[in-house]
Amino acid sequence: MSLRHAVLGLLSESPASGYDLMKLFNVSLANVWPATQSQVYGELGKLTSAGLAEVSAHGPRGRKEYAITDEGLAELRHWLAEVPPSGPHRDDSLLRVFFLGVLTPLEARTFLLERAQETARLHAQLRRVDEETEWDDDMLSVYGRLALEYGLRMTAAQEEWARWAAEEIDSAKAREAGNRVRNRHRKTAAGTTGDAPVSDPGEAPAPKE
Amino acid sequence: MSLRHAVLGLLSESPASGYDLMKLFNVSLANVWPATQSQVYGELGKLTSAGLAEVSAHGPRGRKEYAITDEGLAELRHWLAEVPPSGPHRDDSLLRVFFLGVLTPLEARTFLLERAQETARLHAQLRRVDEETEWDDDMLSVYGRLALEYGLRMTAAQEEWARWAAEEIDSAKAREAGNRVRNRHRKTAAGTTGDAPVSDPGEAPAPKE
DNA sequence: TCCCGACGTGTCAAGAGTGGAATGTGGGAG
DNA sequence: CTCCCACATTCCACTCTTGACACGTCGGGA
Repeated sequence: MSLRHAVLGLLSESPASGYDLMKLFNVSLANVWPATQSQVYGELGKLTSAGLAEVSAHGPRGRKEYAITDEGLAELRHWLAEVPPSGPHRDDSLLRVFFLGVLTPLEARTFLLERAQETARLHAQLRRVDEETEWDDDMLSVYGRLALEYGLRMTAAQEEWARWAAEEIDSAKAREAGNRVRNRHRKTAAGTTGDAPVSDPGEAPAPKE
Repeated sequence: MSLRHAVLGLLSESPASGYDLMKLFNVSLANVWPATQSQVYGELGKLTSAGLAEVSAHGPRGRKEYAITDEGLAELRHWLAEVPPSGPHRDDSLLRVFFLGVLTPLEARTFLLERAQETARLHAQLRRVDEETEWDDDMLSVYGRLALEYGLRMTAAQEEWARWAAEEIDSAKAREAGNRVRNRHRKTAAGTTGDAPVSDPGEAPAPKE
């Protein structure tokens, strides 16, 4: 339900056409809230119907420039200040981590190290943006820099985690090898370790909204 | 497209009914890949049609227990090892950061500190899970612990960032106040500093995949 | 005995999001 | 002057996700 607010937010900075908005999405929100043409134009229509935006000017090729209305600005403010952000969402990469057990430890390790490299690449890219931008004291600079710093910290933490996790697999493998040896030695006792129905959930107990 | 793989992953550990899977989703994948009944049952149907899973047993109340097939396991492995994870996704909270400029600095600061508290809460919760769980050396424990540690690190970094950002707003506000004073003092010179059309996009230039 | 709560399956409508394609106009490079 | 590209909008068909609703059955406690 937040595409609406992304559009309102961009309109709050300056009026724009659907085409303009697409460009803005691609350069500024691409990593945070990607959107497609169909979505943006559709949303502009809905926004206009709802009275949150209006056509403020007509241009050359059927261009319609949209501007945010007072009502729209109020909605944006309300969303920002009073609507609680939704919790953590789907994470493709993390989902894989849960099932890494179906791969060999070596493959799992490779996967994690690839993740680390990928995140490092992203981190470096953000660093470049940070360095190449002149940061003013105006609103956009202050908050844009905040968002960038967020990306910087998250990618750094992710890379560290991935490297740590790769090592962790190595040591688990080592430990298990040790166990195997130990088990072989007491093989006479109760068969295999028993198929205790592996039921450990392993991850956070659904915060239940 | 990954719900399919989440289901396959769970089935790879042990056969289960749709009902069982729902429980598994709620306790183990809730924070990583939430799913609803309709989705799970629907996916089981598709999986069966596609030959990636099959009904392995019938139980009391029309219960159908599904098991992963060799083909399904191959698909799961392929996904894990060879399909590149998709990049960063939509982030509600971060989107707001971009538009924090429409609020007063005070409101923005409050928003960030609330975020910090919320993340801290989540972090503490994960810590509890970590402490209350006995970690073995089996697959599930090793990889579950990896995922948990990921959550731990991300929430910690997020909280730190939010607190840092709140302070940052304070100092920007202070700097701006300073500028205002300075401007007032050289008001005799070339009028106001001029309304240079604030156009800095502010954030990362779409990595383009 | 009866009835409730857990088990268990299924369908539907509506809203997001994806990806592509059709259509047309205006201005500037050559 | 012409042609091409950037500008600009709109529609479509599809999948994914959400949230409800509808249905039926087994087991055990009052």
